[in-house]
Amino acid sequence: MSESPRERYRAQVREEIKRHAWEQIAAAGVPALSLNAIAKQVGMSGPALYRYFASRDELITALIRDAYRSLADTVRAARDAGAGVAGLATTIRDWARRDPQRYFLVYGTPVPGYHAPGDTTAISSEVMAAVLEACAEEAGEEEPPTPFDAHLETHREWAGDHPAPAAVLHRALSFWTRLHGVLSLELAGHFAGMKFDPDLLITEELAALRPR
Amino acid sequence: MSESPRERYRAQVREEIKRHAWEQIAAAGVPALSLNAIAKQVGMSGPALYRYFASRDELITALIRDAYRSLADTVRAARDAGAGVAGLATTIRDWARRDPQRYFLVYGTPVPGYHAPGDTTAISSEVMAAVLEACAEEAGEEEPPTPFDAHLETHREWAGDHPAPAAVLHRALSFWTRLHGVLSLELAGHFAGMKFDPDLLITEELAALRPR
DNA sequence: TGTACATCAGTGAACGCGCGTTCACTGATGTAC
DNA sequence: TGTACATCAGTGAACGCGCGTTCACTGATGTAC
Repeated sequence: MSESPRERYRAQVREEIKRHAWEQIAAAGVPALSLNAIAKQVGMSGPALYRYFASRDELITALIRDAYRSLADTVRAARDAGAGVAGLATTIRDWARRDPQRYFLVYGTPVPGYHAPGDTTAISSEVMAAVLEACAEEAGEEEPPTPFDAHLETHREWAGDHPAPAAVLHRALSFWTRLHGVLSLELAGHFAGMKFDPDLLITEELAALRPR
Repeated sequence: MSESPRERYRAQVREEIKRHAWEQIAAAGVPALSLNAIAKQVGMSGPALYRYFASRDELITALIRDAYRSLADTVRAARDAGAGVAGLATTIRDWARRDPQRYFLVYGTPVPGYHAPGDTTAISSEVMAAVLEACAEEAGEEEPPTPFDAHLETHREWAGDHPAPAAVLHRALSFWTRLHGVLSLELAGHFAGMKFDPDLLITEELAALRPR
């Protein structure tokens, strides 16, 4: 169970490889990620990388998994520190702005035919769980359920065993899609010439989430 | 001014090249787009493509421009046919679902360092103009402006000379970001295991747009 | 503690590949007198 | 209408390149007796 020096070293080098991989992705996107270029940066020969990752695809898969993990941990930490809906939004936005390409690796253009590693959906639902908690906490007075609320009542497996009423699930979904809507357009530069402050827009998008 | 047979032929071949390029993008994404592979499909040798596009980048640029143009024309047509906010949403969603990779070429992960051709922002604002019209049309009773409304009052250049009050600009932005939020997550497959109907979610996201 | 052996990180050369792109050339199509 | 010339689409060979990946090998690190 205790890890040997060799194992520790291996883990360190793997981390270093991934660090440089992220730098390369940040600079030119995933398509430009090259094993040989990374090897050069790490200071070793191309083939040496194969001691640590069986292929380019396996490296990318590891990066994707790390991105999901990082997002989930960040959100969990914020939640544990008492963040509500608005706080989670800020947390996620900051996480995304810290490394836009990492955000896009999770939520950006999918490669047709490529299937993300299976456990990413599990990690995704950790994020969703935190959002659900925050949404449940900030519930207001009861309201007649909308048609979509009714629809969700029969499609709530994705919420796990969270006992919130469908209206709360609805708010969690809206949180996710509204935040992603603003954030991804912002990060992709589509607001470039527009000058307004996206943060204010997000604030009101999420304020309008509360039951009226 | 009248086009010669040669010009007509050139235009036809250009279109055929782009058609096959789109097929390739739909199949494996932009990174996998290869000039030689396209040439083979079109039925000519690789170098022959250079009669029609100066480089791979120029071809991609043309595709991006066409995607923007197609979206703008589609939205304009729907608008002229009397579509309101909900109708425009359906139109855009249908357009996107017809060819998800084309949607992502416009609104997906940006390539760091790459700058889209300048006129795309102009075409983008054609889309925005149609959305603005629909939002203005469906305005309800007056309401006290929110902080973001006030902020927009001083950042409304992107709306061109459209005379709508800031609250309408706000609704147009929300339309755009909410629709994109749901649509891009849907197309990227992030709702995969969730089973609910995204169409219903969009409907309510946009219904909540109306002044309350 | 010292020696013998196994493990494994890293190297350098080499592989085949497909890429974008250039070039000199052929042959068909259009233009001018 | 027919001939002479210019335009231009398309070909085939070739370029250099960097890619991912395999292989046989060296040398250092750890393990067992």
